[in-house]
Amino acid sequence: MPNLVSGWETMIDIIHELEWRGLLADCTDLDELQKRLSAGPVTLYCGFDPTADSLHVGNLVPLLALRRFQLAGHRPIALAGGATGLIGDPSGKSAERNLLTHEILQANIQGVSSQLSRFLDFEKTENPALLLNNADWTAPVSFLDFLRDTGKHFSINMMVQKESVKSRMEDRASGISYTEFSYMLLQAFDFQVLQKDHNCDLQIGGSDQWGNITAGIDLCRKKNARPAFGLTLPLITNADGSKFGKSVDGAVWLDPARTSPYRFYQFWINTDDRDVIKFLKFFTFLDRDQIAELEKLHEENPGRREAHRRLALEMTTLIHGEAAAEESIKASQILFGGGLEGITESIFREIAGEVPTCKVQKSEFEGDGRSMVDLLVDAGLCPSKGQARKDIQAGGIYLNNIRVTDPAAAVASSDLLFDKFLLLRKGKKNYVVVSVE
RNA sequence: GGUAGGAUACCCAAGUGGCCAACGGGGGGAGACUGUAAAUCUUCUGGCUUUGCCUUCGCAGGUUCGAAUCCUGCUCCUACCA
Repeated sequence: MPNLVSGWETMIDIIHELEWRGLLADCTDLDELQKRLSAGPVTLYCGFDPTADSLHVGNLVPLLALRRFQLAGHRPIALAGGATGLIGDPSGKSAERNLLTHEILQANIQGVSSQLSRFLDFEKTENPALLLNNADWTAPVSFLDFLRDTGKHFSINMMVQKESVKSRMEDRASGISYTEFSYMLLQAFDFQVLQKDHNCDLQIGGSDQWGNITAGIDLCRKKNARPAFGLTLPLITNADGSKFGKSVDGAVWLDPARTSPYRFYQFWINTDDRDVIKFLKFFTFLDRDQIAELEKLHEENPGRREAHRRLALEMTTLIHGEAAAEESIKASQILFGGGLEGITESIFREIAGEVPTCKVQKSEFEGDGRSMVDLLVDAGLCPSKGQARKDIQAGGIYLNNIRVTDPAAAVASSDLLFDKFLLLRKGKKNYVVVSVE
């Protein structure tokens, strides 16, 4: 069956690819979809509502799935929800949300769109990706036209049976507004428009999108008289039961201004042992052999954490680029106890951006220098001088990653790095950078 | 309203005239081991100008050379009785 389209011979079987990665949660008609995908390039889409000015790691699974489809020779459409974002998707939400203002939404669309565009190839000749905004075709439609042309095809009886609506209707306390109730129609409208205008026959999304996707398929059948497919990706769960995508500082964002590359790297390296192979399959583009090799290494010696390192490296490189990934690794080595030999000022400044900083006057270090105990209290590492002394005696205090043993020690200007920094550490991972002015 | 009991450090909880900055457990800090894991072990856990000093045992007074501990009053809690 080769030669339908040039380059088609090399197309990989995306369904089997997703299946072994564990990325196939559900599909409206797997056999038929498989046939369509094998017969030639299929156009597919996935929507991302701009609820914030950046996407987060939780958005990666569907986003990378679009990329996987493109690599397999299909045509992905990344859809920014300029219209749907105004309304708010009730799926998976237990309570009504506040509406975003038009200004915030506009800024969010900007941010999200630029991120979406980085993962797809828009220049490819055979199957270039598309970036669209559903406000473009939704905003011009009048309310009356929408009710007549689209609303008419929806039965309330069916809509209230959808899980996202049903759970909210049963909860008398939160309820659901007419606005959010209508969300499903807008998303269905998107699918129908995309099928009509862009031959888009497949929608993918998280498993919580099932109801919205099937609503769209129904609308496609009714208005376009053309079959459409839905495929959902699994919800990512952590083995320890916590919510995926959260670190101690909150959500892990793709925007480096919100989550630094270093923290992003740390997020992945801290993956639970039980999840690491699963995540390599979910998130990376490593092939079966490479992952099998990492799995073998992980089982032989989990302590070396080869799989974790590779996962963190792959993900940081994918999102932030090679240079940032390298710097994150170096910063990690230093912040986890490595010596400061050979450190450059630029790497130190990277580190300074990751840990609390405190400013001290240069004059403090003249003469006999500043007492270590006082400095620890000023830096906020120790709550009292007594505690600071105890910590030093317990061997828990480090200056520039060298253990301090004398509770009466003083810090002099000669200890300054680059003539203006000190790296203070208490215990394994409490760092403060002291910067001298 | 009556009777009985209680209020101790971040939490639980011993202590009932000097040996009490106050047992023990939890939580937390640090150390060892380790894999930036888990478990385990050690150690610290009121403050300071730290071989000592100061402030703490519901609040306010009092007795005493000396009080978390005894007395008086107050506040709050719990139980049983009305």
